[in-house]
Amino acid sequence: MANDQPAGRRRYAARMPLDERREALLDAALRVLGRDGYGHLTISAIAAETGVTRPVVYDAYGGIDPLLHALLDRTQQRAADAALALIPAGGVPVELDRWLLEAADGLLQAVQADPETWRPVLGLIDGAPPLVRERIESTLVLLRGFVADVLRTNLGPESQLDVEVVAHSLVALVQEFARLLLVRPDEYPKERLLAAYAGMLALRRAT
Amino acid sequence: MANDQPAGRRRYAARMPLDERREALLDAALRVLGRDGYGHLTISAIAAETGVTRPVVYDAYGGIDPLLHALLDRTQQRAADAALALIPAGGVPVELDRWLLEAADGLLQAVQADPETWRPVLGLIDGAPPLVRERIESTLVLLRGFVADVLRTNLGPESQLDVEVVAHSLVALVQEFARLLLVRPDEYPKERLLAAYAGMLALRRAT
DNA sequence: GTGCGAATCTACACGCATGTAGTAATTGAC
DNA sequence: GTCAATTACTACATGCGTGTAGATTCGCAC
Repeated sequence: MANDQPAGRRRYAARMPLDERREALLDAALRVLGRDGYGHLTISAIAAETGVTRPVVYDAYGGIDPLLHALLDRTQQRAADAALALIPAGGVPVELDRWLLEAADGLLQAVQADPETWRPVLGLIDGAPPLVRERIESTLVLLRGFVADVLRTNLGPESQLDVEVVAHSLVALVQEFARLLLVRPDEYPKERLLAAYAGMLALRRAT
Repeated sequence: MANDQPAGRRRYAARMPLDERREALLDAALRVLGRDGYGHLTISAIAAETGVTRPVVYDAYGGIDPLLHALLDRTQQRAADAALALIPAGGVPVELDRWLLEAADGLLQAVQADPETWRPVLGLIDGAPPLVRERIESTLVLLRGFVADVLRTNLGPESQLDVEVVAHSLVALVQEFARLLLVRPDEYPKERLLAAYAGMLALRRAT
């Protein structure tokens, strides 16, 4: 209170070239998102979080939609990069059980390393609008496609397994693990999840 | 247009006792939800969908929050009833593989029979606010608990399986199947999903 | 058929977020 | 130091949803 100029003009925020300002706005938007969900992700809230007035946001992005689009681009890029890094190069054979474990491990590590990027992707942010859902789904489609490829090239041609459904299942499973890891890390640490996962895979041979 | 009284008073909607009106409002809300998502689930939209004016909604429920609460009560009850009907009575032993298949089959049938109830539960409606998320989660907690019980009483005491994580996994898996069934029924009919599921279970013995 | 209570409607005041037009301050170049 | 371009701010108009107070109509009981 003591710092306010009683009825004067607002103090100007530090100036930035447009590109930097855009990045700063996206960072602020991500913070708002994590704190309050999509329902409160408004131009006003982003401007306030950035420490700037609304016209700045309009000048930088033109509206909430282009801004969200840009935020999704950035997030999707980061998440997809991390996920696709775990997929072996096309056609290279791997030992399937071993790869399933390593890929899950790698993804859980990525999630732990950058939770703020992954929480939106895993559907842990309230109020996701259609645009967001579509983005996430498109990334998952890509991911499932790669998983299916790995399965096909490593299953032996006599396998009767429905590769597409199995790919859906594996991705859904790892997503659930990632959610558990982020939401209840004390009860479900990575090691526990991976051990259980290995146990389930091992059933294929035991019993 | 031809039916409008040029500048007259609005035609009164058919009157209803309070209880009926409440049910009608919930039905309308569910339709709005399925069509437009939570982001458009407003008092105005519900009133319009019902064919009455907003004060009627306020008289019946007092606001959007109590109304949503009531809608969730109804939906949760229906979904939980259907799901818990598939759980064998406590302590009764079952043949595990057989039960896993039958329970999945039963749940997918329930989903197909009443998709409008299940779409919100499966997270297929855009813009779900925290209240909704919490409700769904509490139902899932209950369900996972029962699944874990079944696993425990039928796994043989020498099993090293992490029952809680496996319960999480199974529920997540069936949820994914249900989503596929609702979103892309042509590509993923119930029979295909169940066959793939059986195939995955069968891996436990084959290979 | 006539009341009278219940159910519905109209009308107003408000809050909050959106966009935009015009103004003012900052900052780098000269 | 001065100027001009860039960046940020103020101020206004608007749309849409929320609540609520008070008037109006419906329809059952008698």
